[in-house]
Amino acid sequence: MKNRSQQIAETLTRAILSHRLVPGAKLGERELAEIFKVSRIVVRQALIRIADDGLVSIEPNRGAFVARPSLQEALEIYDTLTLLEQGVAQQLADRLGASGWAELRQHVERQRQAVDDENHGLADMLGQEFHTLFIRLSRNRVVQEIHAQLVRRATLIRSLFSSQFDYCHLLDEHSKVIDLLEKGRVRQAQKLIDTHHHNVVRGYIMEGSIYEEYPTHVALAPYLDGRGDNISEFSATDQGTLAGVQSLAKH
Amino acid sequence: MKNRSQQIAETLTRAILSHRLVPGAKLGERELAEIFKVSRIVVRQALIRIADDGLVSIEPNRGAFVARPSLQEALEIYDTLTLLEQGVAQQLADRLGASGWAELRQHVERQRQAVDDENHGLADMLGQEFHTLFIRLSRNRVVQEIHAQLVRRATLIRSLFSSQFDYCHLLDEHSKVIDLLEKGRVRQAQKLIDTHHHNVVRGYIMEGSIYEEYPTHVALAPYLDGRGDNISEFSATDQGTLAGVQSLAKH
DNA sequence: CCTTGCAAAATTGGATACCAATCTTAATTA
DNA sequence: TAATTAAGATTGGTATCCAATTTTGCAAGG
Repeated sequence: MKNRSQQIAETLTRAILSHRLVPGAKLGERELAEIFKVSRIVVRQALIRIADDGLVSIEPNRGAFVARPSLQEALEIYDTLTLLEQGVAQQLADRLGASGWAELRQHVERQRQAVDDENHGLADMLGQEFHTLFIRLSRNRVVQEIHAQLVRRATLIRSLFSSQFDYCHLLDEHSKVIDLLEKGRVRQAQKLIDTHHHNVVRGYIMEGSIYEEYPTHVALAPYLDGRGDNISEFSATDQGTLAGVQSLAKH
Repeated sequence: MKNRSQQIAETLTRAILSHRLVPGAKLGERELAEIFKVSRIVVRQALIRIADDGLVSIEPNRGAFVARPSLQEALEIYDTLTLLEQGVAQQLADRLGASGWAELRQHVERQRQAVDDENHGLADMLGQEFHTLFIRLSRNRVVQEIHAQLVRRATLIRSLFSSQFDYCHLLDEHSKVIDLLEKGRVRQAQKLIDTHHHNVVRGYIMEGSIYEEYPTHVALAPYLDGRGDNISEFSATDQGTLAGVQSLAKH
């Protein structure tokens, strides 16, 4: 078991990434300290950690808030993801072995299965995970960490926008990228990665946020007792759970 | 004026990047608290910040140490720098205006001047800065921040290895990259960026560290009074300054 | 009714003192 | 000499307190 402040940082990160804490929400030290039953200092340390990660912005003498990335920043983040994945694409085309390609195809197949089953939540998760797997195959931990951080920030951005887009289309693009790369057609694959991310962004920009804003203690309640590891990060509107804790969390 | 812990984090970062605090050096909370005349908590917050940056590693219940990247990690960092710069190279070739190319050439010219004047310190600094300028022209702050962090980690790595290499050769490579990109020969430019970084790494790997290890309070002494902004980050063996403060810093 | 000004309350940033758990060191013993 | 144990230091964390800043609530005035 790690530092208390690391645990809290991870919990807050999960809460933010599952859209339970929406951008702009105030993260008061005293409030969080009471919620986690910990001293303010530990909370501050946790906030510093996630602020460095870009999920929280700390404004001097005003406190910490869930970050609300500008459209400019959102575009830059997706541009950077594109850049990283294009670079890794080149590397994979140069030196990925047969088992690697197999792993990628297997992953796409799993997602296709989820789409067929109309399991939107799982399909969405696997769709994100594809990119992570793709990067992992570069066998470069530094790139992995940077990419993971960008994915977190991108997930935060999704709190701000609607997320209705054509899974099948994106799925086909994943599949196409693998085909192109394995055949050594790096240039085309990179171009496709670019348009792929543009498609994702276009899917977001359409409309405003769809996530309702909970009070902080309500948003965090499901994570509190027993570590809360089993909470789905991909279905935030779990009204049953929320109603259950609302009375407890009142004060 | 910012947070005290941010100031301290920046000071420590400068001390590490200027090789005054060498990899492996213990950064005790109590010791630093006394040196900066601040409470341990502020020091801990500062350490958390630079740990997230990769310059310091915090080992639970053992304390913080200046990070000592493995050879593997060092190679990964340079690979990642290569990847980023190759990606930005493509972008610049696509959309950089005339003034941008001029800025790059002007920078190279300044470094060439420094080399001619045998001003090794300045030439070294400008050599590093070229890459930063290159990235900045992408106009993507996210990429800029990631790149800046990688440059910091690369600078830390230089604490571990000798840094004798052929400035003129690297300088010519910078110049060549500009030429290739402006002519749209992106592929060749990217290849050159790759070999360029390999050349840098090869320069390092040759021999072991050349930086001597100071006691922490001696290493930090020059930064303490009056913000210490005017300290050269590129000539660590400033024995005069060191001798001057050694008596003061004794207790 | 809306805005402005100001005092009160709340919040952050930090200091200090204290404690438990863990790690390091040193001494002691086999 | 090697292993064990005891003492000392260091980290991680709590509680309490304080100054500075920010936010809020309210009253006065247009």
